[in-house]
Amino acid sequence: MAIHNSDIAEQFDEIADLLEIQGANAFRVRAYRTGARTLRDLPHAVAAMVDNGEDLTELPGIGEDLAAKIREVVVTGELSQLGELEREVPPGLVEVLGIAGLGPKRVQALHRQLGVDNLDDLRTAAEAGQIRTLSGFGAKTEANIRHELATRGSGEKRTRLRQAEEVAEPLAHSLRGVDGVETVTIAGSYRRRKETVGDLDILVTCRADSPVIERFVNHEDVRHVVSKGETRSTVVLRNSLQVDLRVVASAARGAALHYFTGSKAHNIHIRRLGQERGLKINEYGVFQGTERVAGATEAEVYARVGLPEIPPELREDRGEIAAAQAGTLPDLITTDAIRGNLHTHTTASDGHASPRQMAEAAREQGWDYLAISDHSKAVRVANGLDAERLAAQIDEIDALDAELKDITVLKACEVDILEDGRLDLPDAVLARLDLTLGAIHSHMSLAREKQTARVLKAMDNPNVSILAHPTGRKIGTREPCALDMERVIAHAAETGCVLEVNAQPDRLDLNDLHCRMARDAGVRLAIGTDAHAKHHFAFMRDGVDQARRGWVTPADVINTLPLGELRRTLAR
DNA sequence: GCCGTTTTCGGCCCGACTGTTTTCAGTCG
Repeated sequence: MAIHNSDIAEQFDEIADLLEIQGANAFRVRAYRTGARTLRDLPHAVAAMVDNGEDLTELPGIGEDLAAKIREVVVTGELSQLGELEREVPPGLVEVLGIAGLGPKRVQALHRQLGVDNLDDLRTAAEAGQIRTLSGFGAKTEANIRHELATRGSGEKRTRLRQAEEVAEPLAHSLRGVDGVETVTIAGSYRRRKETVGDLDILVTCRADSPVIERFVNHEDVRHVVSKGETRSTVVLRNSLQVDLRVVASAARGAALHYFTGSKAHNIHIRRLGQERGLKINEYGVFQGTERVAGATEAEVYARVGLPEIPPELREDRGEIAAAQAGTLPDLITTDAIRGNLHTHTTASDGHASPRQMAEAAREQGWDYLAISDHSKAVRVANGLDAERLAAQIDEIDALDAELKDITVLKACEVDILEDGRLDLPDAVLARLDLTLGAIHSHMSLAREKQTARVLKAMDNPNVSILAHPTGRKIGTREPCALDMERVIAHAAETGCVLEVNAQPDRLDLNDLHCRMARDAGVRLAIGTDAHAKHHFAFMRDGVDQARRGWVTPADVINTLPLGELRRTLAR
């Protein structure tokens, strides 16, 4: 069985958890977590590197030891160290470690002194009032543990960026109205435009006497105040989203914004660069000795370590710092560069507006062209078009296009890729279209080899201009189908088939890493809203954000092209 | 456990808040 990078990463993370509970050296624990992250970020299978005899220690954060462990997993399918650790440490303690407020030291104390092996034991001990008797614990700690146990959801939950935005923007807006507040910025993974956020990080600059923290913890959406100090506070909102507020003086805004935007890995890397130059970097500024030498803007902070400002979307420590040093940071795509939308639906299938309404709305967006791409007949629930209905729609769109000024309506179809890789409509009718999007909507759970072969075969059909939402994932609800994306991307590079970055907020498919892989392979992308209604055109921004996280430039995206060039590109 | 333009040993980003203890350890981001 093929070993995926994520399989090994999970084992490294579990080792890190168990070592932490054992009280191992914190830097050793960190090394396993760094190794896990390296594997998750890797754009190709580490198993293939092992098979080819490549040197794994070339990978960042992978030394001789972890390289040997990766080889062990790839060759034997198992990691003996993990098995040994699981015999030494009750695995149930990993969940106990997940309780907020409990770290390795306390988990160890609970285990040794009260025999706590899992969450059930913890609950029993808390209810019996035993925890408060331990040294270093008290009544409040015990009450907090009981509260955590009572309110704990099912594991770690992340919120889709769009959903977070619905809460975050009004909250930020209300803070802007507080007396003495100068700026309010939502930082963290939200600012990096990550597809999901674990919590919200809000940075405020204000006068020293501003009551902003008081107003924050008393906001109507706040359910629970976790902590509240002079310069920071953490709350949980009624919708269970955690929000961290940080207050600094405006002279430190840049340094604080950098610190609070992250990612953690990026920050650590930047601070290390500072150290090498004899500088200390924290959220208050860049310091040479006790003198603050920068901090008002992020650009200043970067300049002090010899770098141009790095866009937030790239701050993941995935090579952006080396690129900044080399002067090769990508000129990231923006929504302004988008000239049209190549994936939309109408009432002919499962959309909510007519082609004319969609086209007029697209014109209002300032776009030059819009492709009407309804489903094909295999998607019965969406009232997909058969060849006859599509032929009629082609005539209808020709007439509409002739009539409308300042917008070109393109004839398209989101044609189903059948289980065997053939298309749902005959080539003869597809040949009449300006473009065809091939997509999978059924048989999502085929085995990897079969699924990959199916998609590659569809890409071989020259009528398929774009492979739409390639992996079929829905964030938080449906896993991507088993697809060898390395081969799909390589095939796209060979055939000239374009890959879609589907901009629906719950799809964002390709994801950021796939965007980066495609870009690096010279594959062209299309950012499509998959709009089923006019207001879905707003999703274009979500798709652009995802593409930016994938280092994508305007030149990588076909719907930045003027119409004439677009047509030439689509003719495979 | 990783890593190296002060290196193969001795470092490893840096600070806020809480609770318990009375000067600070533990946890978190």
